[in-house]
Amino acid sequence: MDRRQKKTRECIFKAFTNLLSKKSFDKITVGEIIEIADIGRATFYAHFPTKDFLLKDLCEELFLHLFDTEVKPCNDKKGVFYCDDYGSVFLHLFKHIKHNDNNLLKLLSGENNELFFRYFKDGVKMLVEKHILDFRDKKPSILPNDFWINHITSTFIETLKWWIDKGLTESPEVINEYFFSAV
Amino acid sequence: MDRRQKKTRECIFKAFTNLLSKKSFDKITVGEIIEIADIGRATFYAHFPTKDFLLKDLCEELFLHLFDTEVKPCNDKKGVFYCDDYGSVFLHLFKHIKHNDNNLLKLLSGENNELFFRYFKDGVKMLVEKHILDFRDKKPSILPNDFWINHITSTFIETLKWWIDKGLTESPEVINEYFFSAV
DNA sequence: TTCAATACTGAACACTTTGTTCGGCAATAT
DNA sequence: ATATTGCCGAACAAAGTGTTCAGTATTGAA
Repeated sequence: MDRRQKKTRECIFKAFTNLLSKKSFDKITVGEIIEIADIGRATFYAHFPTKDFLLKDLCEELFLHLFDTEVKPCNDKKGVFYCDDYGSVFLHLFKHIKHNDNNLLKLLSGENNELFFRYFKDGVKMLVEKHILDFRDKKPSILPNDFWINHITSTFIETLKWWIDKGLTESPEVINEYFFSAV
Repeated sequence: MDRRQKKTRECIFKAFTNLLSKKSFDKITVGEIIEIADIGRATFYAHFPTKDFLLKDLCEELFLHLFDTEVKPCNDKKGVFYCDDYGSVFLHLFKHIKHNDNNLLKLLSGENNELFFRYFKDGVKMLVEKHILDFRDKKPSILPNDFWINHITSTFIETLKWWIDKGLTESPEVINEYFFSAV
């Protein structure tokens, strides 16, 4: 890929992330993005057909890799997250959040959350489905499978939100316990 | 209140509700609302300073009464909901949804949900706090109180969403069991 | 080094949406 | 009957969106 393209794309992401940490998605204008990114208007639209696609691409870039490497331990810093050890997959995730590589944290808090979490939830759901066995024994037999999966996923997300809202006061280990206790 | 005001306000709500059942909040324009409501532009802004306030007022009108009457049985059709019997408060709510007075259901499904549910959740949370005793014995002792309340509330909301997404296939009683089993 | 392909610039453009203003008209309460 | 109040509707400025295009600069490859 052309060096210029990569550079421009990065600038846009950076500006966008920056803005997302300050105001909600629908208050952000293309004008602001290109001003901070310091690029021409036409350039922006050459990269992204619309603001929504920018968000989509950003989420994919951030989350896809996160959830890909999440299923196995890793000791290297590659892509978005640094992983230094391995417990449960979910503890792993909590640690990542706390570690706050990139400013994922900023993005997940504040008012930006809704759109963001919609993408995030998809990833978590995949993860839950992969690790459904960890929860199988806890499941009340009445519940349909997809209800159960959705419940675990939602509980994870809500636990995360609660944690972030409180300013990540608790340790990842404690939050992980909360999560497993609740579910 | 002036008869005209009430009428206009109703027209706006009706048009807005109508639109909300078809497209998401931020795709709806004031232009569309006033066209369907068949009122002048200036009139709209005489009633609501902005589209967000319209949503807020609509939610208050719908939910406030719902959650007010929700704490006690009622046999009359007053305000938004018709109540024909009484089980747990939450079963009560599920029944209301299924009964679908007003088109609350339309509003809760589709893409409109996020902003809507934010208001809805506040009401549910109040309810949960009032009826926290129903869940006290189930609570793992590790969990902080506010975590527990938030968890129950979220589980209710997510159960509801799951139910609606599936087209309300199950009966309110079954869903209520799911909810209590999960939590 | 050369050069064709490609990406960026920046300004102008049409279009949509927002929220305001105001003179005139109609409904309302008393 | 009349003063008050709400509605009309058209016009308006301001802001945002997405497009276009001619000109310029960078790039990767021969």
